[in-house]
Amino acid sequence: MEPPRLPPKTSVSTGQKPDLAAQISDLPGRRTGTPRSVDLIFQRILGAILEHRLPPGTKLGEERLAAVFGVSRTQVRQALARLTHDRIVTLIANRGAFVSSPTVDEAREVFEARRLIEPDLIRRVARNATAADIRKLREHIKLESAARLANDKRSIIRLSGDFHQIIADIAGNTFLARTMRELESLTCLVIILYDAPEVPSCPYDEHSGLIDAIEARDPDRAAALMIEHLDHVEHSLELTPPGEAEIDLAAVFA
Amino acid sequence: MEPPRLPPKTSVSTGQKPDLAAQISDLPGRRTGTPRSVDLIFQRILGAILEHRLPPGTKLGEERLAAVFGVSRTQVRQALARLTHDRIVTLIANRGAFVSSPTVDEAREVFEARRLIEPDLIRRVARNATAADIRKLREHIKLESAARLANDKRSIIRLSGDFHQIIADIAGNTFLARTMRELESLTCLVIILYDAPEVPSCPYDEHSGLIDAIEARDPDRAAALMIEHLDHVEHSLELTPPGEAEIDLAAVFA
DNA sequence: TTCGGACATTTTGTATCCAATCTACCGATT
DNA sequence: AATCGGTAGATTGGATACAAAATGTCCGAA
Repeated sequence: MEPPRLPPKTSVSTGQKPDLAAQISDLPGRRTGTPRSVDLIFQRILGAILEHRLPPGTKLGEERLAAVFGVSRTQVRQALARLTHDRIVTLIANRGAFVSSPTVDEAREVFEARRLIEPDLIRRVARNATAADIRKLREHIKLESAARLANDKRSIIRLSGDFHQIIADIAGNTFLARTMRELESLTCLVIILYDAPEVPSCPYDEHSGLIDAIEARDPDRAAALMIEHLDHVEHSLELTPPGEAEIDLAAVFA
Repeated sequence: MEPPRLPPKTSVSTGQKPDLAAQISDLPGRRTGTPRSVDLIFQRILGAILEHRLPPGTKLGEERLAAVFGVSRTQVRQALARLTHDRIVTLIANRGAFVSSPTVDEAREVFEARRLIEPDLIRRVARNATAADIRKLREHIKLESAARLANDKRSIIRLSGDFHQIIADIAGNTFLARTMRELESLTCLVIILYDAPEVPSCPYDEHSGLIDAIEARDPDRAAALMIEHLDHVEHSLELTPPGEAEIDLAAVFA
């Protein structure tokens, strides 16, 4: 997150000059670190959704969540608004917030966007990653392997997403990193919805192959592997053509 | 404490596919007749910022805005929260909301992201655009030319952004289209902040060249022109090296 | 028995109110 | 005279209270 270290340079109409003092005192103090309970609630709900403890379609009642977190509805509403903005929950007027159920079209769009963005990100990582970055990635892989051994599907999905997020962070473009965070969250929902149960969600460890290419400073190979990896993930899903619900109904009456 | 798990509505479809009824059935039958005054306020403020009637750094007091729009602070706060999420305004704890002042680094990131995304979008447009789409683009160009003739810089910036937005919409990926909307807004702020005054912000009409390439169904040329166009825009800015404030301070103590 | 309508309950949406925090001004002290 | 400390004003952050809307139920009539 960008710290709000951008001080107002010009003020509204009254002749307030740029407040340099605020600019300086704000930089080292970083006192914007207010834990911001709404951020916490946002993270908690998001985590629950990403680990699919809250499956798509679940109604997220404000009062109930407020009681769970021991705060007022105000905080919950703000958190839900942010989740709505990220397309993780959909808000229906006067009816409430629900965990989103991306359509197959939206799922395809998510993968389209990822195939566009992530090869570029990993190219930059392959060019610019430091030894510490690579070490961090290797450390993360260990967690993934452990989760895979334990057959902990929730952790596998979550950690796999985190891996891609780490790459995005290393790439160094904060805007794209944030976009990737949204795409990752949506991908989690898509996997939960459309994963063919028998197929492992993130096959074997193509991730370690990606790290190898990064370590070899081979951007082209890394990008190619990334595309291949994303294709594998997408093809492990059952993205049936849209409008199936209607077809099912028609079949029932046939 | 286990979060509430309400299986929402078991639709009649036997396939127990994800319940997108909540999402879709909302579209045609939605009685959200309320234009959602918070959306309106959001649009109004955003428009004012994009037309740089509210320059970067401007303090956006809640009470004042509430008085302007004749609503309560609640609505304004929600609108500001959404703008904050889009990085158009930055929120400083206990101090209020300010129109964002993107740093030069952030400006470069924005253009990086655009160079990554937009060539792909225009490729798709060149492949799939209908005659109606192309007509819409040509119509838009006329507006741009008119604004350029009238030397109405605000409209030029705004309309130039809209052009790219139209392309993103035609491309057909809603996620990327939304991302482009955010990038466009940020670009507007960047142009306002760093535009070299003598250079026209969006040079001549490279836009019509883009449309020509689209009409010729030449994705490669369209993409190349788009990159060139983005480079022109970026290079027409004075992106001075970062850390100027810190350097100034250091100079003071030297 | 089933369909229709009205009522009651629950939940969301909005405004108002109170507390916490910051800015600015002013006075006191060295 | 300048700087530091304190107090007052203003503004944001959060909670509660109130109004509007929707869902679900119950009763009545055909």
